[in-house]
Amino acid sequence: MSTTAVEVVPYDRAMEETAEAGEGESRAERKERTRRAILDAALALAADSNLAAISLRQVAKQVGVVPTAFYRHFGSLELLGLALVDESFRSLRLMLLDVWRHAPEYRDFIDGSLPIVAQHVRENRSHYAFIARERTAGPPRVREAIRHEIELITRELATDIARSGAAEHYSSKDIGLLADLIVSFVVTMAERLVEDPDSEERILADARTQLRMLLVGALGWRSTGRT
Amino acid sequence: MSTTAVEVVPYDRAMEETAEAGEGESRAERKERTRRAILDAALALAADSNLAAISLRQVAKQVGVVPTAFYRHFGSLELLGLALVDESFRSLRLMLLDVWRHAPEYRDFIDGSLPIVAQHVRENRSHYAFIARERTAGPPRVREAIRHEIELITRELATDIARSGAAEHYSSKDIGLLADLIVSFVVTMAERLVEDPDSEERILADARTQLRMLLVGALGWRSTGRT
DNA sequence: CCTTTGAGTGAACGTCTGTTCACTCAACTA
DNA sequence: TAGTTGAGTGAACAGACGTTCACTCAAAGG
Repeated sequence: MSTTAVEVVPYDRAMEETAEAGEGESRAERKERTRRAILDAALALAADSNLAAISLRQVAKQVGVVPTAFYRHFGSLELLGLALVDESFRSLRLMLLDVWRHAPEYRDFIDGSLPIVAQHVRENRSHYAFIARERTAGPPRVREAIRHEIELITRELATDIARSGAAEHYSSKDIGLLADLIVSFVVTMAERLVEDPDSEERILADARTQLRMLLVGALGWRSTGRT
Repeated sequence: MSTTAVEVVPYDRAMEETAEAGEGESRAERKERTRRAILDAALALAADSNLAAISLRQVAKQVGVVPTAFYRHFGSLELLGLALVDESFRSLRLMLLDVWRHAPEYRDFIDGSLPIVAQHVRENRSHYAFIARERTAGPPRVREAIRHEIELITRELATDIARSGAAEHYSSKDIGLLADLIVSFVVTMAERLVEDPDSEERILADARTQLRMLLVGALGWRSTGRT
């Protein structure tokens, strides 16, 4: 049906014609359904290159809608990209709440958290792939939005580390640097899981060892500054 | 002159008309000069988005040459991208030789190496920006080429660590993981230097602290496996 | 019931895309 | 000096691009 290699759940606009179903959708429901279809189509099309390289018309064709209809939902591909960033991180934050709730201690942090992150990447591969690509190659505003979200997460991890008391002898600045080190490492790990999902087991095992190396060192570290 | 915001040293094809100069260029010299101009133009144009989002015609216009002429030098933008990867890493490897020659010991490794890397990023910003973007968002073959180059560097670092004897109690597998950890970290640092060159000083200071945290831990680490 | 609203339509526009082809004409070679 | 080579030309192509505009026609609402 599609001329590209991308496979997407077709947007069934003729739903109300499916014989049996008597009840239709509300206006708002239909709009939301089209919006979702556009987001999914863009996500799928960008997966073969990136957001800046796809066209509004490709997205519209993938959705099964005329190009003009796109503008009823997004002012531009860039704004669509910002919506995808938002959507991706909303899910990610929920997952992190889970991680931080179940792993207050550091030994647990590694063995308990990494598999949860890996599972979330597995279940949201297209979103993580989107973030990994657009983080460095997206339109400037999209890049900035992603950078900001990651920074927020880093800050949350920092306060969590401070609260846990695992790094009592750290200055607050150094706690921030440690949090940044960990987040950067996990970002790299997520990139690898996205790039090669079949090697999840090995990637995860290696990451666990590396995170232990890192934290064993971090816990032995002593800040030289104050506060 | 150009319709885009990109500013590039114009490719002076009318050089032989500059009055005084009597001696011309050889055929091969002219070809090489055009090739260079194409590489530089692509690097500059891709900086505003990415390789997959620019067109052969934009590159040709930027160079000041007819679109067809492009094919005399590269079969496609993807092959041009591979040439840029090659060029970027050739320079990078020379820099690393310098680093490894001057910093055989770990304390020196941090204080001696990071500034050299930072300087190289500063002097080759466009190449590093290209690598940072195309590493995750480029055409598959370009991504693969970059991944391979980074893996080679990781292996070299691993043998260097092993040779230095700084991690005698490590299994060879764990030395590889440590090298990977360090390389990943430096890649992240380079990304940041590229993204925000004005903050070089802060980025470098933070990275130094983080690398110390990491290595202090790594040196206290003890492998549990064999070999 | 009659009016308003707004998601989706379809044609049209000027511009840009990759690629082909036959060509020129200066540098090289024999 | 005569002949070959090959980097760069310029026209032409069929198609895709973003954006505009006036439009339809069900659902929503008074």
